[in-house]
Amino acid sequence: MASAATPRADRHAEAASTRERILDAALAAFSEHGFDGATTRAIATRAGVNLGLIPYYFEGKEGLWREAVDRAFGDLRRGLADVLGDTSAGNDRERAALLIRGYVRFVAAHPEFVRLMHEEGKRDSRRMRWLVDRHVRPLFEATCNLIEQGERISRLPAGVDPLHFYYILAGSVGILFHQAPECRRLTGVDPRQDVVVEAHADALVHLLLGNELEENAT
Amino acid sequence: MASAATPRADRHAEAASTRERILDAALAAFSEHGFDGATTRAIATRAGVNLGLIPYYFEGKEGLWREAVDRAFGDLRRGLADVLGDTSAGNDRERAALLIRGYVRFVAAHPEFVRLMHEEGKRDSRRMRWLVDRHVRPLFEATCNLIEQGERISRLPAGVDPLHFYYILAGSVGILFHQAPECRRLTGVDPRQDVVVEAHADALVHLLLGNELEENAT
DNA sequence: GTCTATAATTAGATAGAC
DNA sequence: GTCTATCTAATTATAGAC
Repeated sequence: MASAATPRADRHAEAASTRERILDAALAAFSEHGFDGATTRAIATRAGVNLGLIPYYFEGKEGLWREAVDRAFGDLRRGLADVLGDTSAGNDRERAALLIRGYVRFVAAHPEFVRLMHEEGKRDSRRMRWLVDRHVRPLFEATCNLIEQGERISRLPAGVDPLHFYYILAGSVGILFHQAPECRRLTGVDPRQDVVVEAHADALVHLLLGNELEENAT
Repeated sequence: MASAATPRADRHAEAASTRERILDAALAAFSEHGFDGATTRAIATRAGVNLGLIPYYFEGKEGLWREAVDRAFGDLRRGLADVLGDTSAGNDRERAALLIRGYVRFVAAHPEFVRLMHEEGKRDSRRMRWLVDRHVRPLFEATCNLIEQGERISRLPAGVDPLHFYYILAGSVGILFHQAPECRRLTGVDPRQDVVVEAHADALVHLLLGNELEENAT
């Protein structure tokens, strides 16, 4: 935007804000339309900046995509930080329930996260390998640790490969919000409403952890 | 392909097979790359036919997409016909378990089905509305009927909006196979192997229906 | 650092020969 | 019915002015 008339040295601040606005627009566009469906023109327009600034700042479309993904995972870490750091909860089951609820609320507030993941995970590609190696594997391993710790309290029989639990959790939480526009047309209900989000979290906690009374029923 | 030299009237058969080959290639391409990512050139090449035959037979790319989706839902109906028609199973729980297993096996064998659905359901578009109105709503309503019938036997508390169960089922079954390439890189395991498919079905039946001993525990 | 203007590529669609 | 050749539009990337 304004550059020639600025006093001298909040050029840095302006450039940073330009960069951020491009990243915001890119994250929205990539998650909604996929990598191929999102155009750099639409991203530049949405960010209110010139098309040429995208290769200038990000070394092309794919570099922009990588930084947008980094940002999405940063959002996830920030969004789960408080619920992960909270050790005040009573027993194991309550902590697990808190974690599930926290993830449901995060995805409801950030459907773009799960849309990015599902867009890339469905085919083998350079982007998929980068995404798995850089972001998904650490997330998967952390989740597996939690699953093994929680095996006594979850309703999943012990000894089952944690990948099943991981994908059941990812899918059953994510798809409702991934498919929010479909759900709206299908049912008339916007799944991102608070009441729906909480009902989904309730249903999942019930299914995955059982109710309080039957703890360790399996 | 051969056309001038053919005797006279298996032109119909040839044309039908050309049409079918294009549809096969289109279903694979659309599900793997999405509508924007799939190119008509790639589809024509994969089908071994000329590019011009796509607008000729299908009135353009979007018409081709619609017929490919029709075919995918035809596959679903055929794939579930036997398990839906089977009334020989003993009790309600066993029939529900059979249905869940049948759907898991279908998606494992036809990941393109769930990829098409997830590609379009994530944003509002003409294609999404067509898909929901023509195919998803009937499927949703049939599923809701089964859910209400099965409410006594499922582990979901009664009175919860069936949309939660529908999306939990769709997501927890679908994502493992939707993300098969990711899963392979992440875990080294191909989720489409028989043992993995059956383990996933086992885990889901256990979580959604409970084990036999605690039937109606809720 | 941001813009305008444009190059180079690729997309889907079509005209016309056979 | 199927092919070759081509058209128009839209894509990403870049050169160069300011």
